[in-house]
Amino acid sequence: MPWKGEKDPYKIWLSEIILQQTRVEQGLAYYEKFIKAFPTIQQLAKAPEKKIFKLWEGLGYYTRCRNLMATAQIVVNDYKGKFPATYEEIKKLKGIGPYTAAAISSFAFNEAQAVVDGNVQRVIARYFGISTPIDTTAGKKMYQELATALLDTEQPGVYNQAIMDFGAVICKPQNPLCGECPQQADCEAFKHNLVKQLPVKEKTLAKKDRWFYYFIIQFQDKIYIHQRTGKDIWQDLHEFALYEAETPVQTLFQDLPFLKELFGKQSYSVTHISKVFHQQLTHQHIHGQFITVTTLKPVTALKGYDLVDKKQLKKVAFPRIIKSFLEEKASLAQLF
DNA sequence: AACGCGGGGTG
DNA sequence: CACCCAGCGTT
Repeated sequence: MPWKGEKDPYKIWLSEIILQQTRVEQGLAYYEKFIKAFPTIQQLAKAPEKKIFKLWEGLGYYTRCRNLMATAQIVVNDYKGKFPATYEEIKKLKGIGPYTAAAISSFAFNEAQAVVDGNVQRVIARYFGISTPIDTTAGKKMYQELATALLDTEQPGVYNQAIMDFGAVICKPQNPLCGECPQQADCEAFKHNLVKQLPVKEKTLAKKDRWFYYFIIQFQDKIYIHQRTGKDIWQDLHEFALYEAETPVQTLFQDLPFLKELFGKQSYSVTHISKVFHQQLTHQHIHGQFITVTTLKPVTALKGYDLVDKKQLKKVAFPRIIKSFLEEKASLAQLF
C-alpha cells in the first residue's frame, strides 16, 4: 500500500480520510486518483469543488469529501500550507476525530498516540476476553485506555501500523486465523472459545425501504439537475427532479400530482419509463425509477435547479443508482 | 447517548 | 441475508 511508511502528513491524511469505514481495496484506487490530480495540499485547496466531488463519486460518506475540502483550505490559509504537527491541533481539523488524529500524529510525527479503529477494538476485545460492547461510551473509553496502555511509546507509528495489520490479516472479523496466531496461548477469547462472539456490538439498526422517482425533465438538449443539500443521504451529490414516496407509486406517472404541480398549465409528455433500479445502503434500500419527461418551455417552478446540457452530465457527481441508470444501455439509447 | 451516513466484500 | 470496514459529526 502506497501510504505505508509514508511521512508526508498530507498523503497520510488523505489516505486516512479515504479509509474511514472503507476497505483498503476499495479506497486504494481513489487514493491514487487524488494524489495524481492533487500532489500537494495547495493544489487540492485551489481545485474546484465540482472536480473534487467527481473524484470522490462512488466512495460514499460524502461529508468526508466536504470536510476534506474545508481542511485543505484551513491548512493552506491558517497554517501556511504546513500540516499541524500535534495530535491536539490535528484533531481540531474538519473530519478528523480521535482515530485519524492519532494515525496522522503517530505516522507523520512519531507522537505517542494510540489508534483505536475497528481492528484494534477487535484485537483487544478478544485478547483480553472483554465483552463490553464496542459501540457504547463506556466501551470506547475502555478500549482507548487499553490501547494507550499497550502502545509502544518508543515507536508509536510502527506499533499502530502493526496492531491494525494484525487485526486485518490474522485477527479478522470472520474466520480469524487462530491456528497460526502467535498470540494464541495468551488469548482469553481463544482459551474460552469466545473468539466468534467477540467483540460485542450493542445495537443493530433496522433497514428501511424508500421509493425514489426521478423525473428527467428535458428541454431542448438540456436536463434539470440540482445538488442535494440537507441531512439526508448523498449530501452534495447531484440528482434529477425527485419525487419520493413512502410506498410504490400505483398511478400513471403522467397523472402524478407531483408532475401536475410542477408544470401547472404547461404541457409535457412522458417519453420513457425505466425499469426499477435498486441501491442497497447500510440501513436503507432505495428503489429508483427514472421517468423521462419532455417539455417545450422552461419549467419555472423548478427553483434551485440548473438546466444542464446532456453532454455535461459526465462531469457531475451522482449517486450510484443514478450513475447505473445513466450507464445502462436502454437509458443511453433513449437519452442520447 | 443515539443516530445517520455509502458502497462493497465476505460467508 | 447479516455483518463489517484504518470513523465522524450532529442532535
